[in-house]
Amino acid sequence: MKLETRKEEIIKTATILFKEKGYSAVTMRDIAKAMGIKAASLYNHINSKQDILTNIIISLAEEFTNGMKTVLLSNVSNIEKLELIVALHVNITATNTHGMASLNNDWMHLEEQLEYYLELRGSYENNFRNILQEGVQNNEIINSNLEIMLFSMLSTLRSLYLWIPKKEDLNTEELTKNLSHILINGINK
Amino acid sequence: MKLETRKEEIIKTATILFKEKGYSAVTMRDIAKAMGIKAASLYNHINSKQDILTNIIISLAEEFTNGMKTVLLSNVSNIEKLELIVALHVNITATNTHGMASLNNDWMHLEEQLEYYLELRGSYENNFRNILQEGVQNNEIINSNLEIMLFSMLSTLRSLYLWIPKKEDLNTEELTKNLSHILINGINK
DNA sequence: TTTGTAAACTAACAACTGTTAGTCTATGTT
DNA sequence: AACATAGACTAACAGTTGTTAGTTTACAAA
Repeated sequence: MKLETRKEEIIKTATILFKEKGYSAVTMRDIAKAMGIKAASLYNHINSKQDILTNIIISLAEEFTNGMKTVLLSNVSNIEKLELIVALHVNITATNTHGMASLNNDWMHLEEQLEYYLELRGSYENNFRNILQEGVQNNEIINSNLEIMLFSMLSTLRSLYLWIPKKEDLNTEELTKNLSHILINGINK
Repeated sequence: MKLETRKEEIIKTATILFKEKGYSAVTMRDIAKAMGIKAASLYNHINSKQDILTNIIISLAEEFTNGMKTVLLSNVSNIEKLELIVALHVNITATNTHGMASLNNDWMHLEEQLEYYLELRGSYENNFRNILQEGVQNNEIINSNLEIMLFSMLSTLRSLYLWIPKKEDLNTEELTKNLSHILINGINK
């Protein structure tokens, strides 16, 4: 197994820049400059700018897909499954804060892999929805508008990347616990 | 008072395109083509591409600032103030769904007005935080991590633009009611 | 009919874009 | 000592970018 350290360095650098300005506003010369080399040199390691974006987004999307698979296989209540999903988002976001920005904001600039991405995202949302629905049927969850509950939780979880880096002394377990409690039980006393 | 219908048309067209691809990926030729004219003609009505973005973002940011002012002046409980804030977001987003995308994702491409925007956003968040804090002190709101509560609510409200257009038969009052309930009381039965 | 003006047009600019081709250099292996 | 390779470099490309200058057109006011 070959170590692709230089390629990974490029992707890591690009990921940070993509978060700051978005994919379209970052040029290959920006990425090169941040690494102290010339733009043309990047092409010894990567095939195209597109490739960098695809690499960032698809690997994250697959992480979520795999995580969801594990959640679905777990033999726990639906409320507990939601807690596992919160943990999944916190953990992935904590280890790839910058990449989450591209996943959220730059997915539309994927080309060949756009369809695949939309497929992954669609089935992730379906699985999430099904957990909520089962929870409603089992009297674990209130019988409110399913789409609003789904949207509300998912929005918060998808925005974690905007907020996590601000807390340097991050305790992911505690964040998961607190966030789960707020999402599930609200803030009302 | 002069009617600037053509300028408004340009801004409206740009707003839709900015939502689809982001500010940086949209060219003046894209905007012109969508209107059936040439790019150079746009400059009879607007000063620059930057100007379009500034117009979209600052007017929305000021709408939120003004709305928050009204909320703060209202003589109601802190929980009820939160409900007013939910209504504020639902109403602004429902009438300017596309612009909310730029507000959320393209603010970093503001130039002269960036500082002003950050100021507005900062004080909006502070006001929001203070309402939560007073709610905790008055025993209206659970004594959980303030930043997590703030982040959770704000993330959901800021993401409304992604979700609102999907419901064509939108009843803003009902959405406000349901969403408030979920954000405040959670989904637990 | 003449004139003024709003708003479109064509043509062009300088800078910037992603990318390719071909070359040089350092390092480590035979 | 000879060679192979990784990874940098320079130079250049064709296309795209925001924007400007100057011109034409349509229409309403005088």
